[in-house]
Amino acid sequence: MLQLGSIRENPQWAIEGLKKRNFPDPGQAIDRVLELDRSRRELQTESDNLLAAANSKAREIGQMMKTGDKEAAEALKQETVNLKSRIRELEVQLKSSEAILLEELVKLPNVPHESVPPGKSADDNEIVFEWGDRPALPEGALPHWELIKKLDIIDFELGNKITGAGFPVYKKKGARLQRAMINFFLDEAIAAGYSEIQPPLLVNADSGFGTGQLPDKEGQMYEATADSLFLIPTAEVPITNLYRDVILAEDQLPVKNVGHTPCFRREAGSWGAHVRGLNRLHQFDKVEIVQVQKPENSYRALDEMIAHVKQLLEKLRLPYRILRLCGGDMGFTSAITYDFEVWSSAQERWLECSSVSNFETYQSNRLKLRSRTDGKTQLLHTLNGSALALPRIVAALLENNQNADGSVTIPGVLVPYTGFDRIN
RNA sequence: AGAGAGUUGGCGGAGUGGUCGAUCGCGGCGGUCUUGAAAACCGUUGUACCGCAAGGUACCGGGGGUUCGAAUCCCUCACUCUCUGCCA
Repeated sequence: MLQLGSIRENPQWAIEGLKKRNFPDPGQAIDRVLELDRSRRELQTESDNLLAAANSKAREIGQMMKTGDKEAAEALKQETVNLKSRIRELEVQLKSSEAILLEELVKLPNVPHESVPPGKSADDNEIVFEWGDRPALPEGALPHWELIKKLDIIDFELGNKITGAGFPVYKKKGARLQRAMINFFLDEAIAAGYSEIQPPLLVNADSGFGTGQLPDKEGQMYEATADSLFLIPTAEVPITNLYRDVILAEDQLPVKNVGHTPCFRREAGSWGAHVRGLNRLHQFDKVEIVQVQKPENSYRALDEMIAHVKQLLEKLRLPYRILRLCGGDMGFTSAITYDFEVWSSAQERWLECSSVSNFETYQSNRLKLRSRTDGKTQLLHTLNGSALALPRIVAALLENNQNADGSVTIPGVLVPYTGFDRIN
């Protein structure tokens, strides 16, 4: 969430930021937060003063009891009766005031970075980079959902049977390819200085709040209601929450973690031809990189993460482009997001396969993730990016690399991991 | 899952109703001493909020309660450990 102090110091900054996101009536929202903040502080001042008075009376009574002056003590006790009831009243008011303020604050999305273009939808995103030539496909080339059937490497029917739509079963060379890619991505990240994490796949509500999935977006996650836990929609949630309520020392920074996890997304209401095959699933595998950085270094880290993802796609020889998301298309918690899209040549469309974001202090403010410098604490910046999400890479790879005889060629970098150079 | 014991500051560990944000030890930081280092000695060392400041308030696993006053008593939840059971 946004820092109250920043809003107080520069309300215009917040209003302009929300405008860029097409947030409805930003001026009113900010005014409301500022007003709630002001009244909360008033309540606290009054409450603190009364508590101070009560504390000093209690101390006096303590003294009197010690010296045996029971009468004076009793008299003083009487004096505290009114004070106490007023304190209770204020306590209730203060708590509710804090709760309402938090509720409102949490409704505000992050303020976009100055380089984020304005815009309403995905149509307004900026294409900032493009790499690779779109392959010319052989006669009779197939979309990936036909290929996987023919090659018998991914089975949606079986997934339907044991779970439901969107839960494919990977088989034989399909399973092997998937595992190979995970290992390749992990090894690349480790070589780039990331430290491997295997986090839990279920998280509690506090974690959901910390990274911004909760409140309000619980509908996107599967929930294990009996235990009040959520299946992770991305490794970002557990890996970033590792640092919830943590004050890092200078020498622990920067934090660079990588983790492979399955991701679970309900994706309610998504239907139609564009979600066929591997295009959109309820469960998929992803390798995620996460960084925690000092504010002055976070944009350099963002560039480094982008370079890392670029390099992965280039090693796989997959044509891709990079988009800078516009204010209207960015995620709620992000200050800036670059999406990577891979070219799926049989479908003849771009498929999002990575999203790299800097959240600045938006998450760390919720997480209470800070560092200490010269005795002072400071909120850190959190960043993350997919490196990479598997299914759409698999889809593009199968389509782009299909041969006239119906086989699929495996890119050279993966062969040491797959143990085969062709699926047929 | 059943029975019992716990949860205190970075760590260890006191504290069972009165000035305790918390004795002490270790660790960290600063200093004295030393050519340098170690040892020794002295000092310092949690977080958040309110306040221009002085200062104040809150926090001893979470929440609630009793009391003029709670780390200390009561209720409740969570977690940890030990034993028994079950199990990859």
